Parts: sequence; structure tokens; C-alpha cells
Amino acid sequence: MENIKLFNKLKDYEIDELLGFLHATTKVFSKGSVVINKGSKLNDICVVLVGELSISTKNINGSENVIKKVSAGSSFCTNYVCAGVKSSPVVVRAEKQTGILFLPYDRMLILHESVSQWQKLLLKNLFAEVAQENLEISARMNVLNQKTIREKILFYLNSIADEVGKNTIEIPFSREEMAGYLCVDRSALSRELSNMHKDGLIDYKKNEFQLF
Amino acid sequence: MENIKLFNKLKDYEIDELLGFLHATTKVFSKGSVVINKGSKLNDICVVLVGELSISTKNINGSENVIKKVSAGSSFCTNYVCAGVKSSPVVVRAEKQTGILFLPYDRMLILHESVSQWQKLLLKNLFAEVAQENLEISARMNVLNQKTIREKILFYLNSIADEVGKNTIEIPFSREEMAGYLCVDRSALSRELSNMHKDGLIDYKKNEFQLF
DNA sequence: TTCCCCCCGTTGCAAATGCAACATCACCCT
DNA sequence: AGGGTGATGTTGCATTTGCAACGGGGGGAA
Repeated sequence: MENIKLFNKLKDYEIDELLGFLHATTKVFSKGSVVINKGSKLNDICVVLVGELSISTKNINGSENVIKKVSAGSSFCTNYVCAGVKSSPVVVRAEKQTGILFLPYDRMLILHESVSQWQKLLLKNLFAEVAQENLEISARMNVLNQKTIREKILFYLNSIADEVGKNTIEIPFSREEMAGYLCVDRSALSRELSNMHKDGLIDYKKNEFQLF
Repeated sequence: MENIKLFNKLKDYEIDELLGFLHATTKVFSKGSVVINKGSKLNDICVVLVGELSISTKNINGSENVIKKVSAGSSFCTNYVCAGVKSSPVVVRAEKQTGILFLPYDRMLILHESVSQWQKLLLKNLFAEVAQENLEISARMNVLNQKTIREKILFYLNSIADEVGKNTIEIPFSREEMAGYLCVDRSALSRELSNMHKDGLIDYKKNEFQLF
């Protein structure tokens, strides 16, 4: 229970209290089983306690396409629940044996002064988690919005440099993962990095980059 | 005040009450003036009452890059405020003369049973607005994630067809806007649409499309 | 050490795409 | 009708990029 974003700064006894108040339930899903099917009703904020999930879109012809993985501590499908989407547009599947906590959204919004100690924090944490996901997606969108590979790379590296306030940075990706994030071919990425080095724009070694 | 997403389903007297309770303030910005500068403090949920804003990133060399426009009824910078980002990473500028409502975020989370009628709705609306923006961005990300123009087009059209449950659809874009959304060249988009028609995949006229 | 494997860089080539310039078309105004 | 204007389609061309194949280097295991 320690690393659950939604319960950040909440004391154990407060968590106990809110689980009861919200009529929370838990369930364990075995590896490969479907947690939420496309079209099924969405009423709860769902949290991964242990394990890992994949979220997939499902085409008309039935083929699935993984768009995201969710690990322990994070909630999922929160966007749909909060946005008022009643039936799931995605399939959620357990990648390993996975324990999940279900918190009815309706009850989260029943306000009582007497329980506001934890409720204020819970709501604040939920806002933070949804908003942070928004920032992550936006950041990647801005990268993908760039036309050329070089622009994508520079935009990405600069945004990180901005964040940490230095021009020597370390990225959390291998080349292959970096190519996936930038949505370009791995070899094309290597080629362009090489060109940018020749042009005196960057220096790099493994996942450490320096901007000039 | 009618079309403000944040005040959806709230009665006028409830809005009056909450404006007072939250210590809301308003301010008018003239065309071209800076509403929020990069680096300035973010404490309030901001809502456009009338007018239009642009949100821009600012490079180290000072050049600005518009990433979004915000029109009346929508809130902005909500992501940063809710995510706990204290200082603005973007510049917000008035495109026309624009009136803005500022709602201190801290006070939104002060829970009182006595005022919960409007507070519950307000919080629910805020969740909905942030989450809906997530869904919009995610949808576009999935499109941009496709490799070829043809895949981008099909993914986009299919996602809309999925939504409305028909294979004849109408999109909210002109060609130029569509090209912008798909992040491709306008003429390249026209060419590919033409090719797809030849290949018997789609039929189209203006912004109406039919999928086969 | 030697072998093996994985990650990364390099390169030739073909296909996709951006770019620019021009052609058409639809629509509005007079 | 005529002309003007803005949106869309078309096309040639140069560039970018994906793809596939190969090579080198580092690290782990026997």
C-alpha cells in the first residue's frame, strides 16, 4: 500500500477508513485474464496494487493493439471514469498475476465535513494523477508534432534540459526505446544522432547527452 | 456564464455562491497581452469567459511556439495547477480582448458539508474537463503513432466511425486542418486520399467520408 | 580466454513524404 | 455573367526516412 499514488500522504488509518467508506473491493486476476473488457461498464477508479496490466484497443476485426502498460501503484481507466465514458473503449488484461483495488467514483464525491481529512487529500491526489498523465502525454505529443527526426530529437532533449536546468542530461531510454518514444526507426535515429554530432549540435554516449 | 464547462449543471445562485466562497477574481486582458508568463506562479484554475487565448512554449533563445488555443468556456493551465507544477512552463497570451476568471485551487478543496451541493458538481466538472482533455490528446497520439500517412488517415477515420457507429462520417476539419491534426503535409494528404480512393478503400467529398 | 548474444552504429536502396508550383473548383460579391 | 478569393487536387522533384543487412563492441557465462 505504500507506493500508491492515490494514497500519497495518507496515513494508514485514513486509508482503512476510506476503503470502508467508499465500499472498496479488491480482486486478483491471473496472468492473461481480462480485467475490463471492451464495452463493459466503468464506474470505479481502479488501482493496481501488485502486478502489471496492459491496455489495448480492439479493432473491428478483433485484433488487439497494446497502447499502454500499467504497473503497481498507478490507477487506470481513470480518464474514462472521470470523463463520464460509461462503457470501456479498451481491453485491460493482466500481464502477470495482478491485484486490483476498485473505488466507486460516485462515492468519492460524496462530501462530508467529518471525513474531509482524508477526502481532501484523496481528491487532490486523483487530480494530480490525472493531470500528470496529461502532462506526460502532452510532452510526447509536442515531440511527435515535429516534422523531421532532427526536430523531434532536439525538442525532446531540450524539454528534458529545460526540466533539469542543465545542458548535460540523461534520458531514461535505450536507443530502441528512444526510437519508439519518438516514433521513428531505430537506425534512422542513430543516423540522425550521428549527423547532429557532425554538425556540432550535440554530443552523446549511451543515454547521456550534451546540448550545444 | 452559460457555456462554462466547469459550471455545467450549476444553477446561477450556486455559481454566485461559489464565486464568493472561492474568492474568485476576474480580469480583462487586451489583445496581445501576456496573461501568464513563463515562470510565473500557478495557483488558480483559470477560465476563459470571453475571447481567445494562445498557449506557447518558449525556447531558450526566446522564440515562441503556439501549441494550443483556448476559447471561451474552457479552462487552461489546469493541468499544471492540479499536477502541482508551481511555475508556468508556458506563456499564455490573449489573441483578442479576453476576460478571465481565476479560481484559487486550494479553496476548491476545502470541503464543507453545508456547501457541498455546488462543490460536488464543481469538482466533478473539473475532473471531467481534465480527463476529457486526456482522452482528446490520447486519441491524437494514437493517430500520430501510426507510421504512414495512409495508416494515420485510416486510424483517424476508423476511430470516428467507431464513435458514431457508422461508416459514413463527417469530420470537423478542413483539409488543411486535417493535415495539421495528422501532422502531415496538406498536399501529401490530398495525394494519399486520392490513392486510397483509387484502391477502393474510401470515398469522400469535402469533410464527409465513407469507409469500405 | 573464447564464445555468444544483445545493443548500437553504418550504409545502400527503395519508398514515402515534404515542398513548391500550378490547376481546378466552389462560392461569394458586384 | 464576370471576377476574385480561398480551399482543394495534382504533379515533378529533392529530401527524408524506413527497411534490411551487416559489422563492431561490450558484457556475461563456461
